[in-house]
Amino acid sequence: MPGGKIAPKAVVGRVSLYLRQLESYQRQGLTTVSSSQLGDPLSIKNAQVRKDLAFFGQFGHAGIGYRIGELIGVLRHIIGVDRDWPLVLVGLGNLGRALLKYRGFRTRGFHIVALFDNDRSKIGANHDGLVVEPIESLGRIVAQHDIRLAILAVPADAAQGVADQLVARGIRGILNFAPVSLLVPPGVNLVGVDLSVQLQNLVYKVQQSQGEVSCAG
Amino acid sequence: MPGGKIAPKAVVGRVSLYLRQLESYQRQGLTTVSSSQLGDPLSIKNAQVRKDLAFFGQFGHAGIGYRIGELIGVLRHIIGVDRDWPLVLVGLGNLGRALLKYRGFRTRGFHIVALFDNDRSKIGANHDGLVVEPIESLGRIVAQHDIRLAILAVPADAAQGVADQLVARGIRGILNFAPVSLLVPPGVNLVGVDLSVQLQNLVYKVQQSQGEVSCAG
DNA sequence: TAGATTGTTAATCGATTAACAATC
DNA sequence: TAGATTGTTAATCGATTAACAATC
Repeated sequence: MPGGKIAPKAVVGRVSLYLRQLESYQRQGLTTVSSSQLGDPLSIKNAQVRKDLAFFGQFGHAGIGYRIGELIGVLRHIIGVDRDWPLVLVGLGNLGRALLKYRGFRTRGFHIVALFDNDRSKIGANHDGLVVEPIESLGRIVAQHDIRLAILAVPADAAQGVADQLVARGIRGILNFAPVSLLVPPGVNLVGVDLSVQLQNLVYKVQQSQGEVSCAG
Repeated sequence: MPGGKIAPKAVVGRVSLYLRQLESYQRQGLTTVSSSQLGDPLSIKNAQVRKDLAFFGQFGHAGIGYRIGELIGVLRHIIGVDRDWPLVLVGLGNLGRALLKYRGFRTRGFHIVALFDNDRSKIGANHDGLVVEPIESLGRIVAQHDIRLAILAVPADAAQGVADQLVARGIRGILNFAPVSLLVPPGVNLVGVDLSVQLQNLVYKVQQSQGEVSCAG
């Protein structure tokens, strides 16, 4: 791939979807796909698929398409999921406990290796074989397992404080479920997943596609 | 607002974030914000904020900024969350049960009024005062409560089948947590939340900001 | 070969940004 | 008034698309 050149933001948002779709085709027993077969279920045009993939290198075969096994390997390497990632989970409320049990993470190489909570009453509790640690143990455990990623599932008003501690202890990426925008220093990466925001976006779409039909314009 | 004119896709993705930020400022006791104050925490430029809001109408006051209470009201109306939305939850695995208990939905006017599952052994169980119904009761309950929205938290391989049933029973918007791309007819709206995809996007960012530094280019 | 499909170009389209007159 | 901040313009930037020669 082009030595370190940075992929356009729009491309980055799609490669994981390509990977997911390819894995689905592989489970179905297919061995090759065309750019149309790959893009259609994702509502992405075939030209877009080819351009996105071409950014990273020449993986296709004219007249054939893409070899699924080959492309899965390439994309996994590009994304960085061709290896296991240990991570910590902070916050053991309803959402945190669900994320801990969520099988989708494990099957994709994400392993939660430690749990943390601010709430004194939750510390020491055992969840699926892991004991909830006080936030003070964060530095030791992060160093011990060389952990770079954290899932943040604490209440909104605690999120920034916890994020600061995560950053101070060496965490380089945070998947944030708290409904707030976090401030982190450069070099620390954030992905925010605000479930209410997603649901609101859905409501907006539903409204548009119904009632709000025509009227003027 | 301009009679039914459709907002650019990019704008739609930001209005819920503006609303969330405004509510946060309101809790802090502020009564006005400038476009910079609103955009900065979200890493959105002030010109962008003004342009986004101006799309829907003139809500700002030169020299002052935006009145928070006023703008919250306007945005809630635009998004469609100035009223309550009943919704159904399908799938009572770990994630489904967590979403049911998630307080963030309730506080924003989203009320889960019925639960469904394919799994015979889960039907009849009581969760937080709601009884899990067989999927066959979907039509009756959707009609009864005039429900338009569904949260889909079933395994990947069941998702499309359930989505088809939801659509057939009149659901117009689906928040899909299953890690598959669903196919739905026009007029039905989808928002997909694939937690593993989000985590993979985070890994990609972390890799970029570290190891992959320079090399050529 | 004939048919299919790539990688890439050039054209279009939409989104972002800086700048500033108008306004309070 | 002086200072702050809007709404909007015009310029830039990036993303999408159609089309097609090259390839298997």
